[in-house]
Amino acid sequence: MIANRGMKIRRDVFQAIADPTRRAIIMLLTAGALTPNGIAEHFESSRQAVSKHLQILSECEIVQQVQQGREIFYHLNAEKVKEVEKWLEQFKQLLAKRFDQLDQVLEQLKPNNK
Amino acid sequence: MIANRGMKIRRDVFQAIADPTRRAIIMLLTAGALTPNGIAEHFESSRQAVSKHLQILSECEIVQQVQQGREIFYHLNAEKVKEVEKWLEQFKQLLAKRFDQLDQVLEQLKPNNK
DNA sequence: TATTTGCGCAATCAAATAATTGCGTATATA
DNA sequence: TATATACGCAATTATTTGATTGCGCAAATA
Repeated sequence: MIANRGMKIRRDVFQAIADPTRRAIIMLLTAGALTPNGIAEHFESSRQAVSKHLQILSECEIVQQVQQGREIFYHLNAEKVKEVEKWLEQFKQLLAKRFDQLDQVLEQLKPNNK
Repeated sequence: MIANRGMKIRRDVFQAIADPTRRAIIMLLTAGALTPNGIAEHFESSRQAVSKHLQILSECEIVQQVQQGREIFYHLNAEKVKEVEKWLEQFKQLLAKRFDQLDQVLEQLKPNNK
């Protein structure tokens, strides 16, 4: 493989939920849109720290900003989380396939199949 | 919040699946255990790069090593992925609660409720 | 109008990531 | 026994991440 030192910016749902604070923010926003200060009040994080996370969540398109006067409300885009669901489904399907094969082997090992 | 510069090591499922190569490795291992070289053959990654990912996956307890002569087979620990499933369930539940409330509001807005 | 409040943006920083190269060691093969 | 193979470990490097401080602007309030 051609050398690819360092990382590439990855802005997807998986990156979004990799951080526990971001997961908590996502959970919080299921109850309704909030401002950065409103979110920060719920955690032991500074407003700036929360803002940084919100920026990443925005880039991952999990939240959307809606300006309201001097306040900015962050709304959840629940659709994006479905991508994780999709991956999980794929995973479980592959796993089931493996156990199907295992079942076949076990079937052949049955005493009455000797 | 007390200053917490830099990051903390986070070794959980969410960190494990944050990287696309690691997600691919997890998928690959659903078909059965493989050695680092065996895994690397499936990707355009070097053996060392794969090994680094396997180390992280081991620390996240998503894979388990089984030495077999000079080869080390990496087995999938599918149970750990259930933590993602659990989080998703929680998320969907919270979301449903929100839509329940929305439904109540819509119900009250119905013309016949005037 | 003056002041407070809400928030983004930039600079800065320590720690972590992703990947590389090189080395050492143990197991298998010629 | 000599050699090749499989792999982990350490050092190195570029880049990202998570968080902080400080600044400035626009909107609300006194």
